[in-house]
Amino acid sequence: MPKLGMEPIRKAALVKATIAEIGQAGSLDVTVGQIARRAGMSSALAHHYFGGKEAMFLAAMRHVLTIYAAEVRGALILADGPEARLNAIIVGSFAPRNFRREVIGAWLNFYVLALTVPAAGRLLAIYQRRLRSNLLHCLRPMVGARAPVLADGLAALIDGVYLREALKPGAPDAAAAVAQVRADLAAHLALRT
Amino acid sequence: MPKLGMEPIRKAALVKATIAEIGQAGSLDVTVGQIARRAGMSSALAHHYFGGKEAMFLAAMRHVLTIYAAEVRGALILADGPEARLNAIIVGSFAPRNFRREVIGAWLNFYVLALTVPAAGRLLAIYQRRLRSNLLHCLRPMVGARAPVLADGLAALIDGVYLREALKPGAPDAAAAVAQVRADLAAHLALRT
DNA sequence: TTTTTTGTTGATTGACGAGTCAATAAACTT
DNA sequence: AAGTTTATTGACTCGTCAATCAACAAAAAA
Repeated sequence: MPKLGMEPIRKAALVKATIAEIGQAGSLDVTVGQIARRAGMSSALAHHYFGGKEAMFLAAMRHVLTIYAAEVRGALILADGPEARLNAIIVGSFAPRNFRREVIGAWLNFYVLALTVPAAGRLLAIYQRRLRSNLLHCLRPMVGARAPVLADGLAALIDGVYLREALKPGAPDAAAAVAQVRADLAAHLALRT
Repeated sequence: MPKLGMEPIRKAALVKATIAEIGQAGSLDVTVGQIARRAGMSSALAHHYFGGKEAMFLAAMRHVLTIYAAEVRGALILADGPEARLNAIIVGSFAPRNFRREVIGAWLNFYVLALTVPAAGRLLAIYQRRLRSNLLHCLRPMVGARAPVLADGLAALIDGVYLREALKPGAPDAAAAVAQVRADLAAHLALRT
């Protein structure tokens, strides 16, 4: 009973299932069959729509990154002034939509994927550049010449906090993560010059 | 031509080859055959000595962590006073022996392994606890009650810097990494109480 | 010198998984 | 009504790889 216009629905379901499966397994070693089953279809159909496993992984990664970007962008529009914008970036980075067990696990695995698959590397590079640029933009009027180093530091710290959260058992604690980054930022801002 | 006492030699060669292979491939998806070939023996022999692939991975991980710990410990004995000890930990963390392309790549992959293999998780937890405890010990007399948060932040930052280095193309820059962490630390220390 | 221990490998097994294909069916087009 | 496009899957191919085995070699122990 083929209803038409299934393609976007099935693709979305597969992307979601890919993230969930990778996140839950904690590994890229998930079979197309597993993903397809979770998305409620045959593995053949998954191949039909995506052409291959790698394309599915890339789509999933793109999705995670897109959600993240949207989250930050959404927080940014409401923010007025450098301090508020900086805060928005931090809060957005740990927004509940991204900062969930499965997504964090998938995130870490995508980092590893970027080591092997050039397209994945490019995706990640875009995210990193955007984050850095966002931070820099806020920091420049606040700390001047110290902005670049601070931006790099904050970006690394955010990644590090994600990493630690991925390994820690139990539910992720977004509030603690935000507090951690804020504390670091506060120390730098308290410095004169 | 079986010379006796091969076991430790072959095991060491396999561990080294495992790290190199994972680091170079950027993935845990390396075959026992590849590792064994790099170590100059048959895959059957690798199985003979380690019993299985997972055991080889764990031994490799243990080795990386051991080298790291030795590096930090070595730097610590020469250090006198909290500030110097803190500095030793940072410098030791980015010592050339660990902070090399292949090793960093392997490191990241071991983090992912820890998500799947409980024994790997335990190994990593030990490293994390030790790092935190080392940092805390130095920081307590320097910043008092702020020590715990600062220690967590520094630990996360170090991991984050590693992560970024793993993804960045080109040779790792230990000096820049150290400077990055030091800059963060300096900001926190400049704060009164 | 016979036996045991240690070292070593080529060949094989057995499982699993990505990707393809042929076939079926329901919708849309002409 | 005939033809085309879209949806869908079970079955199959083909390759890969971890793990095992049987066999051989040499040193050490008996």
